Amino acid sequence: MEKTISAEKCRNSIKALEDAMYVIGGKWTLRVIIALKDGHTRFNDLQRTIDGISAKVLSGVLKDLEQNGFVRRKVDTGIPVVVEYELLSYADTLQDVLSALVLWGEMHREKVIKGEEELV
Amino acid sequence: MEKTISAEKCRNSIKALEDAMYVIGGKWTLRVIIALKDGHTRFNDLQRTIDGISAKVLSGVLKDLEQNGFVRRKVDTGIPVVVEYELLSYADTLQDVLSALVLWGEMHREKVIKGEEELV
DNA sequence: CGGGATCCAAACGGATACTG
DNA sequence: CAGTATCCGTTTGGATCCCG
Repeated sequence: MEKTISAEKCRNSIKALEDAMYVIGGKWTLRVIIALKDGHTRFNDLQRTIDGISAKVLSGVLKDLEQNGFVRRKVDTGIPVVVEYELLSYADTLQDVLSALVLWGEMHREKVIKGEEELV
Repeated sequence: MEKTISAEKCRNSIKALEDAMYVIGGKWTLRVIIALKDGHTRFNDLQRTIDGISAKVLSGVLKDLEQNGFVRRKVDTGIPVVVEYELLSYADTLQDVLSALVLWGEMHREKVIKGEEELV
């Protein structure tokens, strides 16, 4: 019986993991969030900031982010029209994920560098 | 000057983040690691365990994991030949990333469910 | 059992042009 | 500026067969 419960917990964790990866695991998703966090709110500004992203892809990512509650698309219908992407507070919930990933990435890089040195 | 340093730190964080996502951000990577953690060591066992993965993809993921130091491919050349994938201790370094992702995934799911209820 | 080789359809994504 | 539409090469990945 214990085993069943534990196995179900495991399955739930996997499901949660998949959910998380589905939402934020895209190639550009976190990059866009960080750029928004960094204060870049306009479409072309974002594209200039995020090296290598195309307009089509950026457009898609922003739509996903909007749908997932990370971002609000704010349109100021003046002249000229100004569109801004505003990062919502829900994005803050990613803080732990982000820092864990950054920390691990830094650690992994050091390991890779050391591994390369040993090959010399 | 302060600004330059901070901007560089930010760029480094982004690079670390990209490194991390490059290594573990694949659609199946973490799933395979978890299955290995769960004690599944054989190729076909892994494929049966990880729902939806094809042999080709699993093969590719395992090679990547091996190259990144997560896994060791152990071949017992007896009769019959037995191939086992052994999870190395380096995989433990992912613990924080994993739990952060699981936690966030669970939280996000609850939010999504609540959001749907409001639409009723 | 543990894969590699091949074929093929679908998805991805870049470049360019175009629109309001 | 903020995108969308179209075209089109590249990549991905499933299905299947095959081999040691």
